[in-house]
Amino acid sequence: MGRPVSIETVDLMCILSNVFRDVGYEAASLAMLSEATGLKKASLYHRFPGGKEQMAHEVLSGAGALLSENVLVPLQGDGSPEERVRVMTRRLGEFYSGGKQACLLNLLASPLINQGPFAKEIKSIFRALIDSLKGVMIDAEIPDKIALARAERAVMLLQGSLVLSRGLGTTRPFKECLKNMSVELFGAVGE
Amino acid sequence: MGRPVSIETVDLMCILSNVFRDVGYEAASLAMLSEATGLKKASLYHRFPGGKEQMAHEVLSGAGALLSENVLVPLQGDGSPEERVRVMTRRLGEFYSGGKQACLLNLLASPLINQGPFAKEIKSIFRALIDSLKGVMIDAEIPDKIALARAERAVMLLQGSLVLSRGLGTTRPFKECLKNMSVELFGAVGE
DNA sequence: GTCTATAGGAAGATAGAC
DNA sequence: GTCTATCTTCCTATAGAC
Repeated sequence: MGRPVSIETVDLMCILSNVFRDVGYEAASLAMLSEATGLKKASLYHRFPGGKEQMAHEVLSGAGALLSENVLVPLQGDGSPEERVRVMTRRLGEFYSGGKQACLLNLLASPLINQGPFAKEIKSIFRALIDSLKGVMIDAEIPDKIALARAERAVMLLQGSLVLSRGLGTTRPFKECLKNMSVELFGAVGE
Repeated sequence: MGRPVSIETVDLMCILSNVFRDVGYEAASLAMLSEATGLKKASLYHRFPGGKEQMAHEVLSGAGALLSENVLVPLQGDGSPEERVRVMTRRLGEFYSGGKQACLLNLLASPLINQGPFAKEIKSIFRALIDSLKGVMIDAEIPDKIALARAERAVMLLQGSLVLSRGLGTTRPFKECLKNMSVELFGAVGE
């Protein structure tokens, strides 16, 4: 065994992320973040001099990287477009804990359009997701314009299913959304 | 002219609603609500002894009533199903200020499923909306099961389009969602 | 790099005058 | 019914010891 180490950065970011996803940005107090991570407030400020906003920024970019790794890369990977989408939906299910967790992109977005400290980063993540979905449809020889429209629709359905799941108090809408994803994208049952 | 009157309850609720929709529930402080309404904090507590939570409850039930009046009733009204949906989409556009304002149902919902003080009311509003959409499709002789699935999908698209509009910084997704609503519901272009 | 302690202010909420 | 003034609690953020 090596020297006793303080909390790993990866774990730390994961815990912070979960707090933000469980209560939202505004309701996530430093006291809460401190208790969840086991680090006192002053220690959090040592790692994140910018306070809560910096934490959320780093959590968000971490989530973007995770999405890229687990969702976007598989979409561009090997296998048929249908297979790639199947991988994606599985990963999305994990990403959102089967629909039990809300989406950071929704939680960190300002209610008012084009506002808030995270607007720029959120936009670029949405753009990347739409672009990857469009790409997999292009590979399936779906015309450019239709591919874009369906990609945007898929993202809307994904986000909407998470909202509706929370609204109805059941993860069913999210799960069905994932199940139908292939049809939504390719216009026919995948396999 | 009658006696000088204090702020009308209708206007008051409208202002409170706008604050909640502009910044979200947690970020809406009593100081903010006080300044927006022109009523001092103590006066707000006189009208809403339960404080911010009661305000949000009343705003939410007001929004539910408004939705019922402006969206659900037209859906059950006269005219062909297609016409009724056209009325609905127009009203939805106004309701969400063309996509510039977020949805209270999303903002007041707890990030965690089945939690928070507004979960019950939010659920019943979503249920009513889905039910009305289903009804108009039944009138269009769409089978029960398909009607339900499409109704839920329409609500997902609506909510998702609002999320995506905020995410991309443009109301275009919301506007296109409304434009496509008829096709989503009836499976063909309405007129 | 983590801690205790605390500053300084904003939060929700109430008392009591008018 | 609205106000001023105030209370208490919680918040973000920092100072400084170890």
